[in-house]
Amino acid sequence: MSYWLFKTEPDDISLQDIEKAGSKGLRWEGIRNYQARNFLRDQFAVGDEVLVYHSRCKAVGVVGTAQVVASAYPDPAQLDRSSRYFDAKATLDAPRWFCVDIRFATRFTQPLLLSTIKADPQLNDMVLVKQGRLSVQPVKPEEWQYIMQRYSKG
DNA sequence: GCCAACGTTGGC
DNA sequence: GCCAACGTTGGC
Repeated sequence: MSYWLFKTEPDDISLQDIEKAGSKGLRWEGIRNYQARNFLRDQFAVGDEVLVYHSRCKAVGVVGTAQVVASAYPDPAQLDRSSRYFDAKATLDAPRWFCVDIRFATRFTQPLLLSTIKADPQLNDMVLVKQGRLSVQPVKPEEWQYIMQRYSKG
């Protein structure tokens, strides 16, 4: 049982889109970074919990949580020529990229802003702060618990 | 939309 | 296998 953070641009996929997908969940596709891929492929398990973080928008920060409902499988988009996530170097036998399915769990009463995370000594050691460009990243259990307690209810 | 930071590619 | 050029991420 692990904790994670997913970045997403809400103009593309938002927490609301995850919520709309319902209990069957939403495929988290299009991850095209090796470090993120390795986390997905090697460490994700059904039941893991995910902070959903909105990037490149007005209110940058964590807006809610989701839960993993399917562990890693090859991302079908890598073989789909019509997809923006198509990868000519990937094959059915040797897939390069993996995805998981998640479903909506909770929405924070107000977003936990990046500026707040950076200003909070309990959180400013998060991977999010340390390593700028990583769209799938681990969250420490103590960070998760602190965020839920301190920030999820506004 | 700008641009700094950083991951990836490819020539050598 | 180095590293310059290139492309992308993501805060602002």
